Amino acid sequence: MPYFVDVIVPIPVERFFTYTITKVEADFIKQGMRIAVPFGKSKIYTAIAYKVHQNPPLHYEAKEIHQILDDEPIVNEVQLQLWQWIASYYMCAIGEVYRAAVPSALLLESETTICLNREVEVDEHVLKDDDFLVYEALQYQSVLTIQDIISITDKKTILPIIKRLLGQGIITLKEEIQEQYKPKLVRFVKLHSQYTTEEALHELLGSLSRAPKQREVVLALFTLSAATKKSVKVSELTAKSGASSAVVKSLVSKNILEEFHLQQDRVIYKGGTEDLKSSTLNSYQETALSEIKESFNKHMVTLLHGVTSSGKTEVYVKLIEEVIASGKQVLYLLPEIALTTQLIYRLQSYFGEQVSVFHSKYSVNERVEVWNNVLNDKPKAKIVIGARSAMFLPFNNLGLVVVDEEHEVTFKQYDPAPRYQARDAAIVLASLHKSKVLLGSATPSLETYYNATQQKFGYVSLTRRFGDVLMPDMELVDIKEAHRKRRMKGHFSERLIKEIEATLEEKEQIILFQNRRGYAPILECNTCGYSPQCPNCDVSLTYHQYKNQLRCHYCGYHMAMQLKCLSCGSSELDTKGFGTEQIEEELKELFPKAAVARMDLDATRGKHAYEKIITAFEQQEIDILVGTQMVAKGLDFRNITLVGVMNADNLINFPDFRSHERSFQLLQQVSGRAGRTQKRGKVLIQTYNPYHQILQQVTVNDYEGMSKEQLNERYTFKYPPFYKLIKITFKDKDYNKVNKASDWFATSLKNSFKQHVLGPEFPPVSRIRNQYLKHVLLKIPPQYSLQKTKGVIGKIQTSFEAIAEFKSVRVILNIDPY
DNA sequence: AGCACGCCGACT
DNA sequence: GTCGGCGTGCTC
Repeated sequence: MPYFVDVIVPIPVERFFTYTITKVEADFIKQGMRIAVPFGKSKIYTAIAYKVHQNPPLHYEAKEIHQILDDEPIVNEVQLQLWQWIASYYMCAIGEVYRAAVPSALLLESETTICLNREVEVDEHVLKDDDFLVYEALQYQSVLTIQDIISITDKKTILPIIKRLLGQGIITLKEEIQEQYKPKLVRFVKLHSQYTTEEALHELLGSLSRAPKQREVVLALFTLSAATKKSVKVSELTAKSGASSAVVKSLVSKNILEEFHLQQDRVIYKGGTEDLKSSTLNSYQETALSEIKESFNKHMVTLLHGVTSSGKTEVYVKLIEEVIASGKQVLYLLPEIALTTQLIYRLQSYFGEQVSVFHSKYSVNERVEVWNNVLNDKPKAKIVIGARSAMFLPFNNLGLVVVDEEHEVTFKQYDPAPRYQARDAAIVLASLHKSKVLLGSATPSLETYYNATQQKFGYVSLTRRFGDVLMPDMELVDIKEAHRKRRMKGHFSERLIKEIEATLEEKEQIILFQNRRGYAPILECNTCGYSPQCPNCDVSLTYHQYKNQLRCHYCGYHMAMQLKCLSCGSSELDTKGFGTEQIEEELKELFPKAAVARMDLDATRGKHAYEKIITAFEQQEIDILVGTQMVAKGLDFRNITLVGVMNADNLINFPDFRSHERSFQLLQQVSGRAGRTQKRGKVLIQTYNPYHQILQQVTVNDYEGMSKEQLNERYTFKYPPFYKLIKITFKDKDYNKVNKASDWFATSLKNSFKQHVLGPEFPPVSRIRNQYLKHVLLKIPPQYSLQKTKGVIGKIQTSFEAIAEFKSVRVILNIDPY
């Protein structure tokens, strides 16, 4: 009886693929091992073994596998269960989950290489020009890649060339896969064993009397190894002796030194030396900690609701300490942006080597190392801090998941699939491991808060700021009034200017928040009213002063700043609205002596730009920092006493059912930057509408009032957490097709779900990169079965895809959209 | 997703 | 005429 293996392939196809294997392979392969398999005409993919069996497929001939890549599984059973849950809940293919979950370095792909066939005599004159170029290149370089040939011939379609050469037998093709992950090797040397005795060594030094450099090296090695009793790194040796590596090399070739390589970890703890372990909790934190533990007896998930700088981190630390003491692993999830060195440094000071960090800034090789460390439950990966994708690591012994800043929208992956909410998926992960989850936030998401009030989650609160620091004093500044009375300088009210002056006087620092980058979002002609639009997207171009450009924030299109109107030629151009750049400019005029810096997506483009700004701010080289959302998170500096919000209205008036909740969270978060020491901080919020309910609630820290009111609205208007949402996006470059397709789909949905189907509707930006977009929103009442609902959607999608006219329309399903 | 195959406009 | 564009279908 033949053997087969079902595998998961990293492509968005909704099924397993079956290959034939030998008996020996069948005995060897375990679920979760990587297997290289041929796929399609010429590709080799890295698949994950799912099941070995003996049932031949009915409708096709299974291919043979290419190669088994692992000795042991690299993905465990719990992970595969989690993948399946994600695929079914978020309605995507398991292959897409696989692609998102496994570091790319473990996911090797094949590359076609071209070699010269030496056995064939070639008459160079009969070759076509391009063919000859390739043939000639092969004389010098034994192996060429497809990419090489494209650059050699400067053609895009090289297939005919390869076919011709192949037909004449001049070349051969090879599909090669290679492991991308390479362990880092460090070169060590030690004295050859024949010189271990005192006399032999003496003799050696004598014989080297005419080679002073070499003698130097041997002596240096001697002192280095005497101190550590270990072999010595070549790099250390050359540094110590001042000799070049050539000298070392000659000693090796003379058999005086022995050379060898050792594998070294890239992920090395290089934290501080200060001992923060002794830090103790204050009584409020102590109480919170014991309440959390108590709550864990009843609830798998507990919410820690602690005001900004109440010391939630210390509570996490104590809890984590206890979990790792019991030998279990801990996952600490954070939104990407908050993953600053500050927090990592703090945790490393507490836990030293037991902490691993996992996020996108790390190289592919580093990520593989963390993966392997977690897989093998190594002591150095007991605690993993990471952004949402860290939840895919191969934990086998997970005891606790901490989701910090639980309310952050970035926990939801938007594009590409799987469009998962990491907080929710982490709860599923924890339940598979039978471990606990602690959600932490100063402003919990309404979903989480609601779950806590419904006793689904446990609830613990921390209402005191650490060291009893007072909450900042918040003040709303009516700029409508100020504009009317002409008491504005640019975008600054007199109140704000006065406070900035006072703060600068005290040599304290200021953060100004404006949630829009660039100089101005719209450029408009005063004569004809024309404003430059992006040719690919349905938006105005934003003016960026520092580059003197007009840029599209959706597709990256840019053009030089125009001095004359493109429509009527008038030179009377005006800007509308304002961004961080303009604030920065106005600040420099208003406070010429202050050091002003800007932190937004544009200012943090470079690799270390973000950290540079942070460090400069920390060192107090910057007096005033202007920024977007970025300044709301993670900046915990003691010297900030003033926070200004330039305009709260564009936040609140965002057309989205979450905008009020989000405004509250963001404003609270920014405010939390002010006054982290004994001195009470000040927050000024400029607005046209100071009587807005949300702003009123923000100023008095009325989370409860806000949540009550917002939950009421959500209930009335049938939104989460009461109703579940599924957003279906239609995308096509043909405007009419998008309309037709979305209408068809919405009509089919309405057959089953009636008034619960909203749309189709164009989003505020209805065209991006020349693709038209249209949304359909499905609101699922609490009493409906999610499973069945998704089943219906799946069926509708299948019939939709069978309609020829809609073949080109992309359908994107987004479960629990943000 | 990738990639081959097939059909159609614009140019060495 | 070929080159290169994109639409369509398939992958064990």
